Amino acid sequence: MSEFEKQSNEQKILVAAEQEFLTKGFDGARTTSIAKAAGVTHAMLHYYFRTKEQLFERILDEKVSVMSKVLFPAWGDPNLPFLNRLTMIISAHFDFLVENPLLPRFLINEILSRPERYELLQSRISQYAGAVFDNLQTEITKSVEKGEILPVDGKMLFINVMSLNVFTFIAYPLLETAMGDLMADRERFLAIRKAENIEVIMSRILKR
Amino acid sequence: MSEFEKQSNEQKILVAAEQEFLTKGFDGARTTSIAKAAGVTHAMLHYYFRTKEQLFERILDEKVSVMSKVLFPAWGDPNLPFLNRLTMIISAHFDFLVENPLLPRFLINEILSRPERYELLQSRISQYAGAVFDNLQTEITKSVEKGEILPVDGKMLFINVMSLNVFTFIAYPLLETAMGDLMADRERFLAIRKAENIEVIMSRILKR
DNA sequence: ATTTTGTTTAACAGTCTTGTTAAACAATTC
DNA sequence: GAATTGTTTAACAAGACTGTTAAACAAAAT
Repeated sequence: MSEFEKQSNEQKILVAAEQEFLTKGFDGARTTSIAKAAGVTHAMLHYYFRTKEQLFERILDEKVSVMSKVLFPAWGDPNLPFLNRLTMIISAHFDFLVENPLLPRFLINEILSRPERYELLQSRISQYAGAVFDNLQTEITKSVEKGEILPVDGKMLFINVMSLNVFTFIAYPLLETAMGDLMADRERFLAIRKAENIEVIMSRILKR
Repeated sequence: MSEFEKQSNEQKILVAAEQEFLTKGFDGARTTSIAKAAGVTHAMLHYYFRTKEQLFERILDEKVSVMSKVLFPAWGDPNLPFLNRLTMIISAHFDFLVENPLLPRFLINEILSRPERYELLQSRISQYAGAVFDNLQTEITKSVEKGEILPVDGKMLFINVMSLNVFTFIAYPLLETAMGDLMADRERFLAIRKAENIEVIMSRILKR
């Protein structure tokens, strides 16, 4: 048994599991369905991952990790002007969501539905979160002092950005249903949304 | 058997089902669990509602209906100035979510997870949606002509409002985890959020 | 009082789903 | 090449869950 094929089976299961869990959630996912999609018997799936729960946690953990790894570094170069940095992180966050459109709904659902999973998130973000918020507030204060922007609470600004960026993807199919014409061209719609989100945030903080 | 108690059983099942479906979703919900919470045997549940699917659809339908009924009228008095009307609908929408905090996640999940349910939403909103968007755009145009606001696309503005209001409730427990202190007092946090959302929308459209 | 109608219970059937196991098989090591 | 280790298959066990049914029971109608 070659090393390639050994990995390949595990990999095929992981790929199929990711698809299944992201689209159907833990409760909706079926290990038999995952095994079938991966082209292995369902006994194989249990051989590699023991239980559905363990397989799920592997996926969830990877996804939380991906999110943290991509988003915290996106906070960008501390030497750039605040407004540039802010624009860049909104943009980076939005682009990340374009590449991972199913992720927000998955994380919100699967973490919220089981309070015991809160700590997974807590442990992954609390190390960064405090520092990020502190840094954000410091930057805001400095920028306010320079007379560039209005005083705002960093956490509120953060929630604003998250709301605008994330909602687009969580509700995408609903929006498509409600306003078909506007969204006929996905690429175009997303480009407009991204620009709009940046515009909204800038309007909120720029001096009038 | 009195009319009261007859209704009471059906009612108890509906109340328990609403709780179960809203917190766990269709896949996570268990008819035995609903029956237990309602204090009836699970055969009773099937006697009244035949299948889990039918019971679920009763709840889903009622929730979609509640949302439509509350939100479209909230569009308010056409004689008021546009900015007042807009403020009022953002506020009414937010207040509605305070009373129904589980609803957005439920609707997004359960409708999105089964494309065959799109048409339920479609049929419920399409009759209003077109008219609402037309009216909104007309009002915007008039207000722009009066020199009150900047020109914006009505649908984009609509998405902005939805994003800001809905996200707060979809992600509430996650936000609590990430920024505990700010959210210690729920009432206070929600009041601040509501004001912030109105402020964000106003900043976006008011002339500078 | 008897029949009819509607409600409730308890037991059960059938299916789906997760997880296990024994045995076959392949690869690697000694 | 024999033994050991790891992989795969097929069959099965156990339980959970939905949904059914027959019979008991209660209420209302005749």
